[in-house]
Amino acid sequence: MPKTLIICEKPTATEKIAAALAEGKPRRRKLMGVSYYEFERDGMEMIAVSALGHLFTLKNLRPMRDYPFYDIDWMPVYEADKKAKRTQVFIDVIRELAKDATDYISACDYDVEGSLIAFNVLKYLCGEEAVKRARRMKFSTLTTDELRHSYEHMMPRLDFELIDAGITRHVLDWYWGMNLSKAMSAAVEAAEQRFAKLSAGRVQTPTLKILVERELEIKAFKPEPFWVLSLILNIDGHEVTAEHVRSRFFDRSDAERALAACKEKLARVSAVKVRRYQRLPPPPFNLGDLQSEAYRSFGYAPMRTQQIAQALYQAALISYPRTSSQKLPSTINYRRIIEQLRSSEQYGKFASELLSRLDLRPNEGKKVDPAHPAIFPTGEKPKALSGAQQKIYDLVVRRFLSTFGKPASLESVRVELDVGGELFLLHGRRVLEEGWLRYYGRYGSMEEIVLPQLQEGRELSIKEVKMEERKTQPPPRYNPASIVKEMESKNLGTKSTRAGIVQNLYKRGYIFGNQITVTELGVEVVNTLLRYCPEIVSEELTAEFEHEMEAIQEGKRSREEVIAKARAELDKILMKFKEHQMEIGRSLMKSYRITLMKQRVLGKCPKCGGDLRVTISRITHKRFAGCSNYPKCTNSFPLPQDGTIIPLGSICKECGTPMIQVNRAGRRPYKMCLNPNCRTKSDWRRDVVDTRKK
DNA sequence: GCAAGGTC
Repeated sequence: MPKTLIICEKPTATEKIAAALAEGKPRRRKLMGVSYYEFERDGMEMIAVSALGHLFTLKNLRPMRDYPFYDIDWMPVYEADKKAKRTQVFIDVIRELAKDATDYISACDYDVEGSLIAFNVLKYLCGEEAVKRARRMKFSTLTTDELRHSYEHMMPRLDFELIDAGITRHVLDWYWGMNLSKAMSAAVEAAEQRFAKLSAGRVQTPTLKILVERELEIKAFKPEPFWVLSLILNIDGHEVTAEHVRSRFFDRSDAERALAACKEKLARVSAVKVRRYQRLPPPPFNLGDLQSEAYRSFGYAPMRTQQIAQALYQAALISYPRTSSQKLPSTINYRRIIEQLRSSEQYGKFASELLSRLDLRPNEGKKVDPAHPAIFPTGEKPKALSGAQQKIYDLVVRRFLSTFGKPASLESVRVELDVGGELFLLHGRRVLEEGWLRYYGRYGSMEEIVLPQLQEGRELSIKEVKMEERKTQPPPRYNPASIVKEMESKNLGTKSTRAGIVQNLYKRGYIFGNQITVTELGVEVVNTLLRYCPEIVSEELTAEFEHEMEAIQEGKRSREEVIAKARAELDKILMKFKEHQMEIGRSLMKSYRITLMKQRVLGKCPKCGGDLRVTISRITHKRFAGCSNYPKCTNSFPLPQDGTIIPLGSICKECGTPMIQVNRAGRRPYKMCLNPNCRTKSDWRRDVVDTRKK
C-alpha cells in the first residue's frame, strides 16, 4: 500500500495542511508526544508530519582549536545544542514514519530556509531515494483553497536551486562568523592568556557599526546656540503661545532686532489658512511594525514583544507573528473574524460598524512575505491573559480593525500674526471625523490643538514677547526598537532574528542602555575588524551573499564555486589577522577590561561618594554591591543572585540609593533601589501573598 | 565558547 509522507515546517502548519488535503477529517495520532495526521486522498494514504524549524545545523567536526577552520557538516540540532533537546523526538518520529513511506512531499514554507528544512529531513531521516522522489508544494498562505491548489499543481521534484542557495548561506555565515569570532578570542588568549567571549558576524557586526557611527556623531557633535522668539497672547482669557516664523535664529543680533521690532502692544491677525486633509488607515502589522508600535506604546523591547506574540499565537488568538507581510488576503476570511469580534465587549461596536459597510477592504502596505500574511487576530475569545499579553492582544486587534476603517478627516489651521512687521505663527489641529482613529484608541491618539475663533484683522493683546537661547541637539541614540527598524530597512537579518541579534550585542557587552550607548569594547571590536576585515563590517556582505544566492538559484554559479571563493578570501584575511594577533589581542583586552569595570558600577555610594560595584564575596561567593573605597568605606547592599543587573543611572526618591533593573529569565524585568529597608519595599511581602491567593 | 537561521 503506497503511503505519502508530507514534511511540514511547524506543528500548526501541519494541522492546517492535513485538514485542507484530507477527504473527510484527518485522524490525529501521537507518537512520543509529537502529533501527526493520517488521512486519505485520491485513494492514497497520507501522513502529515512536522519538523520544528531546522532540525539540523552545521557543526565543526573536531574541536576548533585553531583557525582557519572549515571542517563542518550537518548534525541534529539537539546534538549541537543541548538546550534544544525538544527537537530530538521530532527527528525520531519522522524517522519512524518514514519507514513505510513510499512517496514524499516537501510542504515547508516556500522560501530558502523552508526548502532546506525539508531537504535535510528527507536526506538525513528518509534516505537518498526520498530526496530523488520527493515533490514540492508551494503556497504563500495556509488557507484551504491555496493548499489544495498547491497540491494539485505540485512541483514534481524538490527545488534544488533554493536548497543549494540555503546551504551556501549557512556555510558562508558559519565560515565568516565562527572564524572571525575565534580569531578575536584567540588574539586575546595569545596576548593576555585570558579568555574573552567575542563575536563577529554578517549581521551583528554591521549592526554594531551603525551604532558606533551614531556614537561617533554624538561625540563629535558641537552644540550650536540658537535663539527662538515666542509671542504670548491673551485671547478671550486664555494664554496662547505663537512662534516666530523663523523657528531658529542662529545669529543673535537678528533675533534681537526682531525682538526690538515687537514693541507694540497688539498683534494683528494677518491671515488665517484652514486646510482639510485626510489620514489614511495604517497597514496591518508585520512583526517589525508590531515591535516598534509596542515599544512606542508600552516600552516593550522587541524581544519581549516577539515572545508575547508567540504566546498569543500558540493560544490561537493571533496569526503567525514572524511575518514581514503587510497584506491581508481575502482568503483569511476577515469578514468572519470581524463577525466573531462582534461578540466582544470591547471591540463589538467597532466590529458592528465595520460589518454594516459594503466595502470591507483592508488598507494594505507594500511589504510582502513568501509564506505568511500580516498579523491578524483569529477571532477566538481570549481567556486568562497576563497584563502584557492583554496589551499586545489589544494592540493587534485594534490595528486590525483600524486597517478596515475610514480615513480620518482632519483640519489644520495656520494663523499668521503681525507684530510691527514681524510674523508669528499659531498652529491648530482638529479632528473632524475620527474614522479609523476611533478603533485604534490610545495608540493613534491625535493631539488636538483647538484655537479660539480668529478672524483676519482682529487685534490681540500681547502679554509678552520672549527671546530664549537654546542649543542644537545631537542626533538621537538608537533604542532597541529603532535599531531593529534600521536593520529591517538595510535588509540585515530576518524578521525572526533581528531582536535576538540586538540582544546578543547587549550580552557581549558591546552596547548598553535603552538609549543605546556603545561600550569601549564595542568600539574596539568594530575598529579592529575595520582594519583587518572590513568586509564583515560592511552591510554590503549581506548584499553580496544575496547576489551569490541568486546566481546559484539561476544556475549561473555552483554552490562549490561560491564556497571555495569565500574560503580563499577568508584565508588571506585570517592570515593577516594572525600576524598581528598580539597587538590586536592587547587592545581588545584593554577595552574589554574597561567595559567590565564600568559594567560593575551601579551608582554612587550614598555614604562616601565612591562607586558602588557588583562584587563577589570571597567567603560566600555570592554577589553584593560594595563600595570602591573599601576598606575605608564598608557600605554595602545585598543583590539578587539570579539574573542580569542593569544600573539605571538614577537614585531612589525615598532613600537616595542607586536604582537598578533586574532581568531574570522568564520573568518580567523589575526596577528597585539597592536599600532593602527602603519604604518603597514595605509592601513587597504583602504583594507576594496576594499573588498566591489569586 | 564563537554565526545566522528556523522553531516553541
